Amino acid sequence: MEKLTMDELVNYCKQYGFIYQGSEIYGGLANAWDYGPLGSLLKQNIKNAWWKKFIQECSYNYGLDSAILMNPKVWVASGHVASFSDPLIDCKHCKSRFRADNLIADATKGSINGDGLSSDELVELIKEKDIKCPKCGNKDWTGIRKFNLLFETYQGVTEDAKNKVYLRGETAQGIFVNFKNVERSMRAKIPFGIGQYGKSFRNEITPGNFIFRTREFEQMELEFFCLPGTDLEWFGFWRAYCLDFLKLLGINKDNLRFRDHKKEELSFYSNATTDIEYNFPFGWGELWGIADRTDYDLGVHMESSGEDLRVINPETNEKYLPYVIEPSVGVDRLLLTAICDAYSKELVDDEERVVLKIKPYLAPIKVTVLPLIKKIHGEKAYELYETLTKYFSCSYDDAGSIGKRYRRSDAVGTPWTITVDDETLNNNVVTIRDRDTMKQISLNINEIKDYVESKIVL
RNA sequence: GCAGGUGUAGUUUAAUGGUAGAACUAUAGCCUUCCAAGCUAUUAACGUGGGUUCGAUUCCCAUCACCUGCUCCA
Repeated sequence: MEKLTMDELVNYCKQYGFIYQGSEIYGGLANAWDYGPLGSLLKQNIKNAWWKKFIQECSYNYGLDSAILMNPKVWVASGHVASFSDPLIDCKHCKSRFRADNLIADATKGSINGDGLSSDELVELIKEKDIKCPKCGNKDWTGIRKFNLLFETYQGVTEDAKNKVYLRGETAQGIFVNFKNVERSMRAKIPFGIGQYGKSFRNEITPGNFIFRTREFEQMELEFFCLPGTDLEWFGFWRAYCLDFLKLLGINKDNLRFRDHKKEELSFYSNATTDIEYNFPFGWGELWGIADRTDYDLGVHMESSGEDLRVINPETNEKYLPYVIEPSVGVDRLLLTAICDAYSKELVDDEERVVLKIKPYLAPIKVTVLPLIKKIHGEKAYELYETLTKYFSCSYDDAGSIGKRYRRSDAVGTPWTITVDDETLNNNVVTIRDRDTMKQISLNINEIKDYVESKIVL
């Protein structure tokens, strides 16, 4: 099969009810996408899979669901308000845009680090060092514009600065501020983790690539707290755990790779960072970031809030601040990955068959029930459909030829189609067909539930 | 945000300064006993707002959205 293009993917997602453009009837809103009936099911399945593997089945970890709106001091302390904005500068001549701090670092071959300087200082430095545009060689710069990546809103009815709050830029901060709560209430002992999924918001300068980068997105983040010194060990553990999880979801390992950040690329507080990347139609892109953040986050919140966030080491009776390992993945990106990886086309008798070969656990619809002949088997089939919906998501389809209904079911990744025929009316036996192999077997009507349920366990 | 490109039914597309034709899909019915069969009927489009014009889907302007780069990141 030739490589899937983004256009084809977007079209597929729309056609089959996975993803629509946001506010479409009003001409859309930049980079807003809505999940349709099948997309929302798939998304929910992905979140459930994560929760199952990272919280439910992992005795170290606890779940959380923290608020999107937080005390603004949280974001000041975390550094998001100050540095979560990029100082951008444009060349007036060739219209290229650069990050001012990177521009200085490049021009001075790294001898001057622009980090932490104010806009004025950066402009001054660019003038002083006589820095030219790397593209066209001119020195005709605009001023620096900062784009704060945090969305702002106001709590209360008046729009004044006192009531300004931010929509969270990541879910992680909700975990850090609840670290002590969870430790106490769950009697949690280091090492332990706290995970949650939920919406985050960032005013990205350049979103794009469908749902790969959007301004409103959903993350699944785990903050795993451990004894300093054991952090690199745990980092390796979670690095492998995340990859195993992706394989469990059926993602082809040839489309996955690790990208370890080099020393100079690391944040000043990080001991190690790895990205798991996926080979999207538009190229390799980051899917999962796994970072050793040391005690940076708890440290800044301890200092800023004045609350003692340290824990006691039972062996030495000394207080210390745990280190944290953060595996953080975007739900939307994982969904995009799952669809890209499962989407396939094959020829059956010279006819193209679109099949979403997705793991049954993730499949939006588990079973489609079909009457072989609507008039004869329709009633019995609908009855069966209604019974099965009590256990898993099903659909019922009686429109068109049987082959057409198989194809429709294949295209949305439904693993099994169940056909009700005369055998069912007479002997309670149905034909169950497998999406991938197109093979059929006969099954007693009472065995369907167990058959399907045994195969949709993750 | 900047530069370039694109915009006609759900999708793919045709034609045109006098408001649009098709294919696939979809819906309803007939037929049909297991892999997109056939027949009948039906729904459905010029992204939005201005301007020029007697008249604009077509020409002009603006805007919105998408795509490709710059950049960034979960």
